[in-house]
Amino acid sequence: MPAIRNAVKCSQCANTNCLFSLPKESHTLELLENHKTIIFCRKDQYIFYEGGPVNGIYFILSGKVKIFKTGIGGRQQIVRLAKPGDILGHRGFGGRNIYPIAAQAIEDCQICLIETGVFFDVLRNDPELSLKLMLFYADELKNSETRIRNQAQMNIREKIADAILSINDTYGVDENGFLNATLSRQDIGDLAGTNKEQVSRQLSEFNADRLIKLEGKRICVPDAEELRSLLHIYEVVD
Amino acid sequence: MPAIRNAVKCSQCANTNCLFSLPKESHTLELLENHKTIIFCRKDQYIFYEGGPVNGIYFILSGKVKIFKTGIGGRQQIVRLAKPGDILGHRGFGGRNIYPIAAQAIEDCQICLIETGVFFDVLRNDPELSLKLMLFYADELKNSETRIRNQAQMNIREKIADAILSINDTYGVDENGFLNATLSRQDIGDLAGTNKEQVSRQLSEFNADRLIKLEGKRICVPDAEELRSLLHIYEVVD
DNA sequence: CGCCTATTTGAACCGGGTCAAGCATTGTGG
DNA sequence: CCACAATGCTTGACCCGGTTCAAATAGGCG
Repeated sequence: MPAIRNAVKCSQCANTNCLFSLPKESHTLELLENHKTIIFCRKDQYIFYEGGPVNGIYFILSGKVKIFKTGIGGRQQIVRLAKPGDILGHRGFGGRNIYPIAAQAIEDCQICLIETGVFFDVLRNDPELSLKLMLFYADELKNSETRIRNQAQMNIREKIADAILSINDTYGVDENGFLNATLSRQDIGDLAGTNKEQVSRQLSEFNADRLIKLEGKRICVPDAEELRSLLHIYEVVD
Repeated sequence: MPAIRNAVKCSQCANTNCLFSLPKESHTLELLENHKTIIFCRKDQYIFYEGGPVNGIYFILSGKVKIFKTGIGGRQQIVRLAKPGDILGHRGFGGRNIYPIAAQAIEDCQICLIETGVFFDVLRNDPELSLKLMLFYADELKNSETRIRNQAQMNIREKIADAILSINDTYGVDENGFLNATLSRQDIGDLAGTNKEQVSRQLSEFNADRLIKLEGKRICVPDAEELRSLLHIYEVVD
């Protein structure tokens, strides 16, 4: 992977949702800018591997990424979809220094890497940033635990509606209402916790029910809230 | 719930696995001791409710607690089992100040409560503690995401083996090898993501296969690693 | 001892996974 | 520019695992 140092300054970055979207005069920002590396990734390239050593923490500068665990028979479980500004690899810091998941580009990406040592130095010197990160973790944990329940209790129709809504909520839609990401039926299945055949079937049903519109492999969601109403029985507390 | 202030000093607490198990001369410790409240909970009492307001963060001084989300038809999904020293309520800090889950005593408990404001002050003034907490979150997140995959991919036999192992790993066994916690078949089902009938059936099978021994509702796990070998196909990276 | 609740076991039904065939789309090379 | 191969998507049919309903049994507690 070609890598360059300090190509885009954090202070000039457009990703305002990034953890490091900080006041310009911040000391932390200076430290980061001098130590980050930018990596270019082609579609389908891995950013890190499940079981691989932890280098540091990654931030998406541009592009889209899927994060997944591998299970039985190589079956993938997509754990999260990530967009510009999102953090990757923050799960690696626990006990052993090994990523428990893999991250793979679903389109060409630019990724910022901050090495572990630098990152921890930054946190040690900036308590507010630590707290901000902690709140982020709390939120991730909440979402993750909701998904445990959803996997355990939802039926296929609900799981697939939920998956489509995840894509919608993460990447949004283009001017014609089509989801801003091209995921294969297999990918959607890996996200929903089922297989590609069920995804096809349910999408056809949703199409017939006018909940979505299909055009080739592209999916249009005219009214996300109507689709979400399929899930109203899971009173959402989050 | 009867509550008293400062009954057991953190510096004298036996729970060495607690986040606040700190060097005696620590300033943080002093702050905590002056501000914590101890709550007594009877078996089956709630410590906090899903959807209820966040008061602060809780630590188990003694007793056992289940943490769960409620789903369709009041069905519960147990998200974690907690033992003395464990943290409760740390998921509440994200966006809205509402607990996304409930915590209920599964036996009589003593719980330490530290109010939100105090807790954040402590963290702001003790960067190392913040980092320690962050690592804890990373670990929780990792475990949680593993369970998403497990719920999506494991069959019932595996899910129930996994649930029994969770109980074993959290609470251990007594001198005769029986699990140190009395959970109903329903509870085990809520943990595994299935129903009480399947739990009964699978436990009977495990019993016949000599993987466990049943004596009334009590479960003996003579060799946890043998039971765990049922799950070897999920190559464990964590 | 007797009631009440939890557990076990059986049987029937159904959702969803799997296999397989047909169709559409994309890309490649002649 | 078309033919063909390769890949991904759709749909149907079948079968199995797991849920549900129901009845019998065991265990716990007054």
